[in-house]
Amino acid sequence: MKKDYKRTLITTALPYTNGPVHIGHLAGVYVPADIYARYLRLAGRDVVLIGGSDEHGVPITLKARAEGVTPQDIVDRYHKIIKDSFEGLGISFDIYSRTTSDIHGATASEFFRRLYDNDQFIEQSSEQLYDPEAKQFLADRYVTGECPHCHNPKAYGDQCEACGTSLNATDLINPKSTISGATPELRPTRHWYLPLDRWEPRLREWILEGHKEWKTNVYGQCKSWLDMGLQPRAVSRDLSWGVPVPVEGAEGKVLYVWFDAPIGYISNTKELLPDTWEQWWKSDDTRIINFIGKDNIVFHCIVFPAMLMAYGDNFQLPDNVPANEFLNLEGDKISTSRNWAVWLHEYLNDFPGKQDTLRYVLTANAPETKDNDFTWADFQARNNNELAAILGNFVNRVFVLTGNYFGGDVPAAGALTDLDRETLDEMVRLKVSLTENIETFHFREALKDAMGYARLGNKYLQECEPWKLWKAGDSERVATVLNICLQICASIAIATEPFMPFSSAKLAAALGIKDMTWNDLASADIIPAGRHIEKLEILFEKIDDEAIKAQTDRLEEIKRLNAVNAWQPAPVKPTIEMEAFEKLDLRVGTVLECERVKKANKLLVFKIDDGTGKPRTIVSGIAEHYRPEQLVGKQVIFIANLAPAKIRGIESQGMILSALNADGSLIVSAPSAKATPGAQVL
RNA sequence: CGCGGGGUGGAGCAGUGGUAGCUCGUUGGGCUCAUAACCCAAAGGUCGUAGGUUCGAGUCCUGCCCCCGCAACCA
Repeated sequence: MKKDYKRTLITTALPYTNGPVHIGHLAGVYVPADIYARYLRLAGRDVVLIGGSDEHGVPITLKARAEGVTPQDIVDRYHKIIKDSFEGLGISFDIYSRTTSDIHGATASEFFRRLYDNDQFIEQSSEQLYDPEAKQFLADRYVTGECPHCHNPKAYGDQCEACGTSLNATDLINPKSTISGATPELRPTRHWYLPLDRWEPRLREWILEGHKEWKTNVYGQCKSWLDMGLQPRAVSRDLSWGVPVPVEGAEGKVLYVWFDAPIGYISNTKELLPDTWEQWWKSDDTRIINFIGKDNIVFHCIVFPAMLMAYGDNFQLPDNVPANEFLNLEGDKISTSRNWAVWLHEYLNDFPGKQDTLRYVLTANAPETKDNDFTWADFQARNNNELAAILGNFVNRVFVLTGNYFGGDVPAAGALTDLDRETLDEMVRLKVSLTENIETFHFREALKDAMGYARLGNKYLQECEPWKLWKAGDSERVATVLNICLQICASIAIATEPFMPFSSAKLAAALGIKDMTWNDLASADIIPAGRHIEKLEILFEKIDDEAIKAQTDRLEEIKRLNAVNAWQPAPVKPTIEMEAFEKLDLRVGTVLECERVKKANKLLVFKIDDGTGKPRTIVSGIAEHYRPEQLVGKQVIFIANLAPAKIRGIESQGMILSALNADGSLIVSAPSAKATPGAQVL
């Protein structure tokens, strides 16, 4: 583990270009990878951070079809949004490329061809469902039909969600393609499979024996897969969108995306470093780290390593795969299709200049050991109570004091007291802890250590009370205290750089620090006495309630829209005979009085003119949708011969008819023009 | 019984056998240089649940409940 590596190659899961990136992607992969890469650079180590878009696969072709554009149009659109927004957040990719690049096509193609030529694949023919209208083979997920077990008519080709049985698409009764609605037919097709089972002993030894230090979620999942026994996996698909299978007679077949995408790490490195890329992949003194989300564990720990083993040529396996769990948003899981997400490009637009706040919140609450929840209230609290109050405020105090007492010139430190020495020692302890935490991928703890410098500074300042010393005329002591405070500020600039590069840069510039290095962290002489420091703008503005409310309102609106979109008319009840209907007596009535029922939040009590001359009392559960005064004088349709019922002690003599809308709102029924009270509705 | 991860003070999280911690919030006090920020102190937990092992269990074992992920290409 403590092997002396010469260089570190960091990869980040390739985001799929059927939508923009959201906070879940960031918290799980890109922010931690960026923290790690920035730290290594500061520590003077050789490092590259590799990223890129994953642009092939069925979902993109479907989205293109739905919008009437080409798949290339789709990926061009999202690649740009994703690339720009990563840049906006300061994710320091050395390269952010894409799997539609020529160099990737050539690399993936060559990779496949070498495995093919070395007999690393098994070739198998099978019958698969084919959609004759869409002219493509269908993955199981894209077929629906009747479940052979429970006869749920909407079972998917892989599983029936009603009875939980897992299915094959060919088991379904009356199968339909979800793409075109056509009835699929069975057609023979031929594919190449990577026999993972061949690599099982080596994988077992490499992971289970060699990497016990991996995170428990990663190690556990790998162990589970290995213990279950590995199966060959198809590496090709019948599809037109992707890297063509480079074999004679394989027209209309492309590399399966999971085979295609990880090779993107290699091709992107090649694009970045055309001459030296091989030493980043094939040299023993290279260390490879894959940052991914928990859904990608088996691909990166089992499948991709098996591919690299099959390729040979001394390709290095990852040294660690620090997979994170998932981030939820306001209690619900993030979903691209349901638009339940905070999109990075929108965030950058809504909160200009606040990249570091998002980076901070996502790191402080990173789902390192279990799924966590992002809430806007927490976002605001962390910005206002931690970044602004503790970090920003400390730095500001020091700059103001230095300006007030020394005209902005860094004072020289005199003799040190015990407290000074303890404080300087504590800075070193923080550095040790911070370094250890970053190197073991405990970024949440590491961030706490970095913030520890600001906490330490506030405490030190409070205990020294230089404002009192100044009044007492002890300017020499004030000079020492402020010198130490300024050194703490310098350490803050260094310690926070991996986490909050924008603020760190502002602070470093104001302190006149040119080349920050991790080595300088916790030093007592980063800033020389006599240097004039510039005024510092406020590092972290408070975020007010309105900005937060705008975000939560937006989410509520999305929730409402989702409910509307998901709405389907209730199934029609079984047919009844005419005589059954004739038993029902529907009438028009005019609302004479209407008021709320006390101690009930849903009930209104009505007095209705039903033409008899004697008002009829009806209780109706619509108080959440109407205010009583809205209904007085209006006409409604009610059931006149319903058996009376006591509701909250009031006898209700009938029932007012209402329509229930998709969004849960309610509309009371009424005749389209004035009708005679008591008129029958037929 | 498919497999993996998780369920710890009001909120978010650490903690794998030996007096239950951290950040925020809350309450009380202090300070006034500062973005009404900062500092100190206190209150608050039968560690999902029921059993078991042990001198001793949040930590090990067994059953059950709940949440998330994987197999369904969604970090």
